[in-house]
Amino acid sequence: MDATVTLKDVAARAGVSVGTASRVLSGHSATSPAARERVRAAATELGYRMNARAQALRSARSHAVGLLVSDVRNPFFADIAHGAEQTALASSYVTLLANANEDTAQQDTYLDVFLTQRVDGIIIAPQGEGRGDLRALEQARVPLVFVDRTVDGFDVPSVTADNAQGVELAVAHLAEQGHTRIGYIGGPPSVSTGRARLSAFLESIARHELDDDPALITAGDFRRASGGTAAAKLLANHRPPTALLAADSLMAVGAVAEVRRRGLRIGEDLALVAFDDIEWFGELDPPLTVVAHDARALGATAMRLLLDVINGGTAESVVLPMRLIPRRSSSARPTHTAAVHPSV
Amino acid sequence: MDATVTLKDVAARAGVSVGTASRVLSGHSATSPAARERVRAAATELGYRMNARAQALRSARSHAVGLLVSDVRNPFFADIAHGAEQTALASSYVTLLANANEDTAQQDTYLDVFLTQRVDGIIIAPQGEGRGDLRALEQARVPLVFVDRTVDGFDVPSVTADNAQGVELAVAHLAEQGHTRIGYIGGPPSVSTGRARLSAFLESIARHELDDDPALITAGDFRRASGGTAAAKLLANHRPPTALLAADSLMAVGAVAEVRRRGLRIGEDLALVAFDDIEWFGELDPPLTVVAHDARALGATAMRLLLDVINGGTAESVVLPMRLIPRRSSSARPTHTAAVHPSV
DNA sequence: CTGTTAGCGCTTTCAA
DNA sequence: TTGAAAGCGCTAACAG
Repeated sequence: MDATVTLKDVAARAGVSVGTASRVLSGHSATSPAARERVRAAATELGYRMNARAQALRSARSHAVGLLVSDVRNPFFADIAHGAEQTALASSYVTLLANANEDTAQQDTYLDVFLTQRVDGIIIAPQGEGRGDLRALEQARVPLVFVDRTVDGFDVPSVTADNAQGVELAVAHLAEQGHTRIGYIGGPPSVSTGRARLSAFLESIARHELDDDPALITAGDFRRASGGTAAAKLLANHRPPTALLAADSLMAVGAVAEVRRRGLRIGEDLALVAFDDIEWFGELDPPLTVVAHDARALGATAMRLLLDVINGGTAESVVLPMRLIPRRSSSARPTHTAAVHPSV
Repeated sequence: MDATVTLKDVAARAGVSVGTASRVLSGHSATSPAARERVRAAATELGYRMNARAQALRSARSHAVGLLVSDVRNPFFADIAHGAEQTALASSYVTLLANANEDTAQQDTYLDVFLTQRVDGIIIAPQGEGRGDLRALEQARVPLVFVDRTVDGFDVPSVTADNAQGVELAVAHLAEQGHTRIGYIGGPPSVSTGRARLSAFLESIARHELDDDPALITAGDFRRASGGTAAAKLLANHRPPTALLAADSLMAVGAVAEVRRRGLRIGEDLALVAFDDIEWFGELDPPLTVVAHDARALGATAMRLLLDVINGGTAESVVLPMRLIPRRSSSARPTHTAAVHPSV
C-alpha cells in the first residue's frame, strides 16, 4: 500500500531475483508459470507501482510525449489536445500538454522542458520562423509532428486542414449568393495557416472573378480583439464589403461584436462566414456559418503519426478535408446590404 | 549539439569531476569561480541538457506536478489549467495536464499515471464519492490539492469559489427585479459544487421569501444538452418560472437554445443568470448575466498551495469570492413574462 | 573547494 | 528459465 514499494521488495516477497521479477512484470522474456504467479501475487499484495522514471532512465523510452499548442483556451486547440490525448492514452502514452500562449518565447521554454524531460516525441502547432529551439529539436532527432500549422524549411510530417479547399468553399458559397465584395479578416503572416488562407483567398477571388480590391484584405492575430479591429476597418470603407470571411473563430467573434456595435445585423445586412467550428457557434444569434475541420481528428491523427515515427515507422503527412456548414449568418444578400448602408 | 551529451562529457571537457560539474550546474554547493566558468562553458559548447529523469530518480524530486481537470474543453477548466500552468512554470515546475472527461474511470486511470510517473504533487477537480484511486493517493501521501470541487471525508486543502455567495448574488439580483418564481438548473449531486449550489439556492429562496415550489428545481450534468432538457421541463410547467438560474455555463448555453427554440426572448420574456463567466458570453445575443469566478485565479492559487505543500509547508484552504456581472439577459421583468405566456 | 564513491529503481546482458 | 552483475545519468555523502 505504500507508494515506495520497489521491485526489490516484490522480488523478495516472491522469493525470486529482481531480474525475474522485472521479466514477469514487463512480460517481455519467457518466465515460468510458477514465477509469474508468485511475482504477480506479491506485486498486488504490496501495492507495487512501477517507477516510470527509473524505467525511462534505463530503457531510454519514457512513454511520454509532449504536445505544444498555441493557446489552450482556444476551443479549437482544446479539441486537438483532447483528440491527441485520448489516442496517446490508448497506446499507454502520457501526454505532457503545454501552452505556448501564441508566444514564441514560451514556445521555446516548453520545447526545452520537453527535451529536458526526455519525451519520446513532440507534437507542435508551431509559430514563428522556426529559429530557436525548433532547430534544436531537429538536431536532437526527437520524433516530431506538426499539427494544424507548419514551418517552412522543416521536413517534418504534419497533419493539416485543407485550407485552400476551405477558403474555396466559403468564397464559392458567398459568390453563389451574389456577393462580389468579400472582406477578408486574415491571420498573421507569421503562421502558416495565416499565409495559406490568404493566398487561397486571393486565388478563389480570382477564380470567381470577384472584386479584388486590396482594401478588402485585412489581417489580425488569431485573437478576438483583432477581429473587431479588422471588421471596423473593412466597414469604414467607402464601399464596404457585403460579406465577411474570418480566418479564425476567435476573430470571427470579435467581428460579430463590432458589426453589431455598428447597428448592422449579421445574416441580414451583412453575410459572415468563419473558419473553425466551435460548439457554441450554433448558439450565437444568428448561428454562424463555418468552414469546419474536425479538430479532434487533427489531434488524433497527429498522435497516430507520432507514435508511428516513435516506433521506427515513417509517417506521411496528412491533409484533412474541410466542410462548409451553412447557417443563418451567411444568408444576407448583397442587394439587401446595399440598401441598408448605401455608402456609409 | 547532440541530445545525448551527458554530465560526464561536460566534466571531461571542463577538466573536472562529475561531482564538481553537478555542483556547478545545480548551483547548490560552493564552487570555485574558475570551475564554474569552465563547466558552464563546456556545457554550452556541448549543448548539454540535463536529463530530468535521472535527476528525479536520484533526488526523489521530479519537478513535475499533475493537474487533472474534469473536462479540458470546458472553457472554465481551460482557464483553471492555464492559471495553474503559468504559476508552475514560474517556479520551474512542469505541469502534466490530464482530462477526466467527467468520467470516474478515466479519473482513476490518470491518477494511476501520475503515481507511476512519480509526480511531486497533484491538483484535481474531483468527482465521485472518493473511492478508487483517490484513496490510494491519500495513502501514498502525495501532496494533493482540490480545485473548484471537493470530496467529503478528505482532509485536503482546496481552492473553491464561494458558491453560497454566488447563488445569493444571483437570487438577490432576480428578486430585486420582482421575480418570485425562479427556475433552477442545477448540477449533478455527485459533484460538490452541484450540491453546494443547490442547498445555497434553497436557502436564498427562503431568505428572500420566494416561491419554493419543488417543480422549479431541476438537475443536469454540467453538459450542454442537459441544460436544454432542464429548461424544457421548467417551461412546460403550468406556471412556468419567470427567471432561470443555471449552475454552469455549458448548461446555460443549452438552456438559451431551448428557450429560443420555444420562441421566447431571453432578457425580455424571461430572465436568465448563469454561473461561470466565459469570454464569449458577452457576445451572445443578448449578453448573459453571470455569477463569475476568476477561473485563472482558482488555478493559480491551487498551484501555489500545492507548491507550498510540496516544499514542506502547510496549506490553508482558500475560498475565492464570486461577483455578479449584470448584463442584458436578466433584464426581463416578471410581469412582462406573464403577459407573454400566460399559462403555456 | 573538489574527487571519489555509492547508489536511486530498473532493464539487460552473461552465465549457469 | 533464472540469478548475478553491470550500468542508465545523476546527486550526495565523505574524505581530503
